[in-house]
Amino acid sequence: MRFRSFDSLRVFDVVARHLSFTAAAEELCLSKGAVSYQIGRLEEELGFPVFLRQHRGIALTERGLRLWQAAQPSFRTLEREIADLRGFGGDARITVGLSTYFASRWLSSRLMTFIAAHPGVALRLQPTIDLIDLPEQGIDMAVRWGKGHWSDCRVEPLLSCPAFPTGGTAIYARSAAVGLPDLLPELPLLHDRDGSGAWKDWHRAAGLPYRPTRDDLVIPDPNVRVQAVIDGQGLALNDALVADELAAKRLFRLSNVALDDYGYFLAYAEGALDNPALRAFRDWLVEEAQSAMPAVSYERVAGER
Amino acid sequence: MRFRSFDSLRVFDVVARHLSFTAAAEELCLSKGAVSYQIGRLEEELGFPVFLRQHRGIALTERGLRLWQAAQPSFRTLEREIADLRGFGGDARITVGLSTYFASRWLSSRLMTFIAAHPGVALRLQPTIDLIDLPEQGIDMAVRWGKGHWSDCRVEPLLSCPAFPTGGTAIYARSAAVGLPDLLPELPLLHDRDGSGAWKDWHRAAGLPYRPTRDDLVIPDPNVRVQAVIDGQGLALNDALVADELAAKRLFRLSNVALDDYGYFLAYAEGALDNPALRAFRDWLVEEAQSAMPAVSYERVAGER
DNA sequence: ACTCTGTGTTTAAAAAATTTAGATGAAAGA
DNA sequence: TCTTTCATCTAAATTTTTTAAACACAGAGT
Repeated sequence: MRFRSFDSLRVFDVVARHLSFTAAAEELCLSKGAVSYQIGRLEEELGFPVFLRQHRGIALTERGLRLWQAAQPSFRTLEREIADLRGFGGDARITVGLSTYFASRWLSSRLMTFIAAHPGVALRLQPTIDLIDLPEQGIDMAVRWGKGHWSDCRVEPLLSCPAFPTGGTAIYARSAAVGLPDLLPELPLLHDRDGSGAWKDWHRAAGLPYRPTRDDLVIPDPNVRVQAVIDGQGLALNDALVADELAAKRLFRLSNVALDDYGYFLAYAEGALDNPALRAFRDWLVEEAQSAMPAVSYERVAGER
Repeated sequence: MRFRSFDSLRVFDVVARHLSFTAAAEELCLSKGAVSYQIGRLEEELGFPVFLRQHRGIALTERGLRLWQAAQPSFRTLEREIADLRGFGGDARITVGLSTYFASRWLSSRLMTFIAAHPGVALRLQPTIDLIDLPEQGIDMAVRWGKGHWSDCRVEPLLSCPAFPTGGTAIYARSAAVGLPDLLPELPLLHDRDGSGAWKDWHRAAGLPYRPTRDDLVIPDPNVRVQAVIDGQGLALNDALVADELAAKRLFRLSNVALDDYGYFLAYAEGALDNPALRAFRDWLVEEAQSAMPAVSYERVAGER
């Protein structure tokens, strides 16, 4: 018998992407019962199961994975071509400026969802170090880190990410022994940019005196900064996006005091959301950020009141 | 609105391949009304027509063609992978021996239909000069030219293709002036193989004496033979598959007398059709041959009774 | 001229499929 | 233990798809 259920296969593509019937149902504007039915139909027609039903969610079977690896690019191609033939593509090219740090640690793992759900949108991610000037370079929207106090454009909060001091192994050991307040004055602080008030803010929050003239370093690229901390070059303020390094004990949180008003913000020109593609991307970003707060270790740091 | 009708798109793929609603309906086991409905639905959802309705049949629009160029390989990939995952592929690898002549002039233009309709079958065409010995080389089925009188295996007629003498421009001119019977004895005859009785058969049919000892040539490869005739090296018996050369006036039919019992035959071992993939290919070949007799010029040759 | 044949289309009814809302059950987390 | 979160099931409603037959049209054949 020839295979016929390509509509079911399309549903499968979406479900496999989310690994969730519920999420797929939402994307497809269907009830989850309908999605379940379609997958059942597909499995019946294929003659083998594509998902393992685990009591919490689902997983692809081996054949399910192979099927998806074939289906995914096919549907992508088709949807792209159809969007093109339908005559979209005009204002459907958007460029988003962000740091490679944010892109690789937060965005990239989620991005597939957007791309697959918006086949007509050509998305360009522009890695940028200095995200403050944006109208140049044709950037439609930028993801900036900070407190959200910029006035050159519209700003809206994306992801609240409290920032806290982090250090490498050696500094962590000394901090545990001596206590951070006593250690702080003699260590170099790594700053995100010239004139950044982040460390000053943190000292105020921690009730410690801040002496601006010291042996500090400005390292604008967050990835480089994290590496510098790991290498023991000094202390830097980091956020939940370094969860991997924290878990791997390459990086250590040095204080429970965090700057709660720091995080990632969207910045774009006033009328930019009139572009439906950009609006779709922004809506998607906001939703992803709300539903998927990164798990950050809130383990108490010992030796603090 | 996202595109949803992938089942319709599959129907479109089949219709575009056949360029016929009726033929597609047959392949899909649907009524032609249903096919018409699906295409209508597809066009409505796409927002543009994919076919031009010509009063005799249909043609792809420009966008329809682009859509098909995207859809064709996608569906091919998917169907192939699904056939594989379902666990076919065991006896679904078949090898067919044939001449490059037959392959390029008759088979290749039709082959897409078979391949697309049988995604689980891996078909290998083995070009062969000498099609008489077949069990070697793992050939499952061969297409042979001749009168069908072979006894080493099962033979069944595929395509009746009367053979008639053909010549190049120079010989045609002399034949038109002098008459073929008077010209024949002094021209080299090109044979398909040693001991072939074809030219002898033809002389008998034309009521002319056949003298076997003459300045003849054996050129087994039909493509080479045709070229040799065009180059004026002699006369050869050819069939409807040279219609292009006849139409282009590079080759000329020299007599109305034709060998009606010559043609193409299928040869295969006794139980070979137990292989369902081979049976499917044979059934398809026979059907193609019946429905699509090549148009051959039956224009009378002047100067014959 | 005329009919015949082969196209795709239309129509109305029938059949099949899909969808939904809500209930169900099972497991994880609080 | 209670609640939440999933997927699945159920039964009914709805929508889509299919069919068969009638059409309309044009080219081919006579």
